[in-house]
Amino acid sequence: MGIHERKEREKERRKEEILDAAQRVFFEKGLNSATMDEIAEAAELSKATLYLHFVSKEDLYLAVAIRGLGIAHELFKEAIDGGTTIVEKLNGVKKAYTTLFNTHRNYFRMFSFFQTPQFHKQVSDAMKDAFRVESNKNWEMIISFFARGVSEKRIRNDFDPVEMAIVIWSNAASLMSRIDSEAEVWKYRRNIDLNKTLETSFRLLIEAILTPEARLEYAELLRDEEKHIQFK
Amino acid sequence: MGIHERKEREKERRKEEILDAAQRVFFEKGLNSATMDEIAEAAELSKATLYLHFVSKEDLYLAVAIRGLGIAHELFKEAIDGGTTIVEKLNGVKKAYTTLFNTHRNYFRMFSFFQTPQFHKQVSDAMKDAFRVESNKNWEMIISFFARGVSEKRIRNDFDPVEMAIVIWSNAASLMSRIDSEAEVWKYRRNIDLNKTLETSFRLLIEAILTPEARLEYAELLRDEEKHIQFK
Amino acid sequence: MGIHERKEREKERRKEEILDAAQRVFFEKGLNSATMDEIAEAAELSKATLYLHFVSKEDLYLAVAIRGLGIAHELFKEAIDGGTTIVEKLNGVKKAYTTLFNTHRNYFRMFSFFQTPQFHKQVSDAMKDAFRVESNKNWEMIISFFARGVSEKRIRNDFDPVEMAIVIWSNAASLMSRIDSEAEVWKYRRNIDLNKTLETSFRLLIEAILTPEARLEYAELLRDEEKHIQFK
Amino acid sequence: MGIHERKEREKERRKEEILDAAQRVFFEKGLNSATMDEIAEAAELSKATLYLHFVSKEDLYLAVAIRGLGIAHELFKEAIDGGTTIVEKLNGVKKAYTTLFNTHRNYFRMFSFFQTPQFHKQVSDAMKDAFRVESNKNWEMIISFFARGVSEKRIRNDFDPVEMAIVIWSNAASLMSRIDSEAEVWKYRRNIDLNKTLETSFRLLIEAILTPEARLEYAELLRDEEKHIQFK
DNA sequence: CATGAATGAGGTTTCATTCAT
DNA sequence: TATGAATGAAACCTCATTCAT
Repeated sequence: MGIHERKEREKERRKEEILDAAQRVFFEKGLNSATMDEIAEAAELSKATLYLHFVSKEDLYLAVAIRGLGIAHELFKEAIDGGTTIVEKLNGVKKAYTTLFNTHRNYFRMFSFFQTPQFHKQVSDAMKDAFRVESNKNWEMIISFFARGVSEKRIRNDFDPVEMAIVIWSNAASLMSRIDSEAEVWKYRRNIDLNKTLETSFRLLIEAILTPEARLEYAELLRDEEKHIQFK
Repeated sequence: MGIHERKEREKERRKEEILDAAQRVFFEKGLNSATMDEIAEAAELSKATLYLHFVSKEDLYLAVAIRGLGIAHELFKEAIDGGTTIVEKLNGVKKAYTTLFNTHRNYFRMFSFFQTPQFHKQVSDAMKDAFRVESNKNWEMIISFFARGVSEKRIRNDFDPVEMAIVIWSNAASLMSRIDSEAEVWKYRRNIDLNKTLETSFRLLIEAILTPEARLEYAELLRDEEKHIQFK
Repeated sequence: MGIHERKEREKERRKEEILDAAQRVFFEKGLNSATMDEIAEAAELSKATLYLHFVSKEDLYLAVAIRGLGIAHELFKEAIDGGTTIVEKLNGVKKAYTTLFNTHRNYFRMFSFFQTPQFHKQVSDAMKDAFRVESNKNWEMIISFFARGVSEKRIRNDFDPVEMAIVIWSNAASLMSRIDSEAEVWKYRRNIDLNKTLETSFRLLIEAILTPEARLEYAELLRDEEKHIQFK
Repeated sequence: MGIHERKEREKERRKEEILDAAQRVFFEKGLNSATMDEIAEAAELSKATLYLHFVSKEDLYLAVAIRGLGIAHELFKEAIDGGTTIVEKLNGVKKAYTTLFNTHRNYFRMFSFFQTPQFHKQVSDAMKDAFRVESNKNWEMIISFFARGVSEKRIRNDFDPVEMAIVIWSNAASLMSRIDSEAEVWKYRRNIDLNKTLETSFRLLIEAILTPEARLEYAELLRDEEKHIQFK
């Protein structure tokens, strides 16, 4: 049996190597401009071998994106596990998302690609499902956290927690995407700092979903944070 | 003497015909999968003729997208000109955007495509600029409307009107994009109606930026609207 | 009748204008790289008008080349009419050819193009004939000059004067063509000055076809020429 | 172990097959009119495969031309190795060139194509260099043979052997080129047999560069040749 | 006579994917 | 499993030439 397992492990390692290479290429060139030739070269393998492990270029792309979902998962988990109160945790999740955007920008970009309708036509169902499963894990975690927040009376109970999560999420994603592609234009043309806008909108929305007591907590937390920044 | 003008008109019409065809193809296939051959066939013209009127495939794509911006412009203009009060106008703009999404879904998709980073890597600066210029006209209109709302004390003056516009806008765009690609999943898996979520978030955000008096107005307007719906 | 003639003249002028433009473009780009669009633009006419006057691009090319034949004709005529003795005239012809090569290089290049077999497939018979007729005029002049040289006992009579002309001619043309494209290589790699080689071969061949008396004359003429150069 | 070598051989053979096909097409149509489609079809391969082995159409053309240089090389080598005396060898070289012209006409045409200025404008430097290197091998052989002739006192020492080689060569090339395209015209119009003219000019020039003793040898050799012809 | 517009017939090159070994 | 070689199907674009006016 050990033989079988070793083979399995080796196969897995080979897949990871390919993903490493693909990631480098996709991050640099994007899906369309990247070529299988480049990826094969980066992986120091033949192009045909790539197809032994992945069904298509798009599949490979999605597999890389799934890695990003895993990173997001860790970040969120740390945030939720890390904070002591719901409000702290919530603030942590906000920061986790910002971190994802700032330090894993390439993954962030990949996620948005999943939403373009053209993309879906060229991806195997298996890989699409895999992506959805991973993506769902993240949503699951966020949503159950929101639900907990409601049951602990920190988050308003007159809205569906799922909807609140979606709204906060979508708002952030949308602004981040705009920051990614238009930050300079807005700064230059209208002197708007989109990063500040993002922070503001985060605050507004978070405040909007908290219960009155939690809102006070949140205000205090922000004050503390500001102090920390001043002391630095 | 009218000969020159007639020729001019015909040329314009020919351009429109090409755009119609290109639009059909782009809507179905997206920029990358669409081919000039297909467009030519759809336009019942030779490929060479396409190149006579448009410098490149990207140019053609841009021209189609700009059409969409024009449509958006009209919708917004009607909304702003149509309403009598600021609140009515604001509600009109909201509806205009929803209309854009619902009845010009393909244009809406094009716009979001312009925000994906992949796009930017493959498109000439000229094209990007042209799009930005048109896009800017729409923003200009929205932003100056918000500014007017502030000066008429219907919209809060403790936030930058530009930022308020961006936030409302981005939130809506993001949710719409999610509706476009994931509505069924959310309905099926968590019984969430994203369209309702969109409406809710619109309401929340609009209320958040209105002055107290305007908020009352807005509540009344919504009540009236509901009645109308009931009578239908 | 005057009307007809004026029209004829105007037509001729228009043709010349086109030829001027075509010449500029062909000289710069060569037959293949030149486009009818460029020529039309250079002529400030529409492409279609070009076709009103010339059957094809190749025809146009040939028409320009024929101009070059005319220039050659004049140069040769001047040389033959100019010299007082056969030997002087012969030397003049040699110089005329060198002048053609050095100061009308572009025409010279065109002539060699006429010899490539691919070229002929795309040219109208009319234009080919026109080229041959003009070309023939030049040969005629050279050949009858050689014949006169024979009858005046300055050129050997044990060879066919036509053959002598062809050999001298071909030798020169071939070396010039080599100078045009390989002069630097020969200079750099083997320290050969092809221009000097051309002069030498001219002298050898001219001496070879002259009668003994004429050869003496020729030697003297060369001595005189050298003096002139020294005095400069 | 031989697996690598066999693959190498097969790759080489495939290249040769492509060259065979390309040669057929180029010979018939010339560089410009030939298309990669035709060549692919002639080779019974896909166009893409052509590009797997050759970087561009020009590259392929070059490779064919270089084959011709190889053939020329062999012919010259045989001639030089074959003869016992310098004079015999020289006569052999002359015949070798004539053979090249008569039995490998298409290669001959390619070579002259390389001298047209239009060619040089459209070809990569790499290609030009490769051709020059091969071409140079042939010149090297001829030139060192001439040098040996000088040192053995069969060829005059008052001229540069390189120049003598160039002149004989160019003269022949030029006349051959004329034969190729104008033989009928000269025969028909002036009853000139250019092939005879070629022979004559060869004889004149060869005699001109030989030392007096060698010239006697050469005369004898020609007499012997004539006898042989008579006996046939 | 002149032309703007149209086009057919290619041009070369690219690349994801598939085989045969 | 791994791969070198092959390829089909497009990709975008060009240009000499022809019409309709």
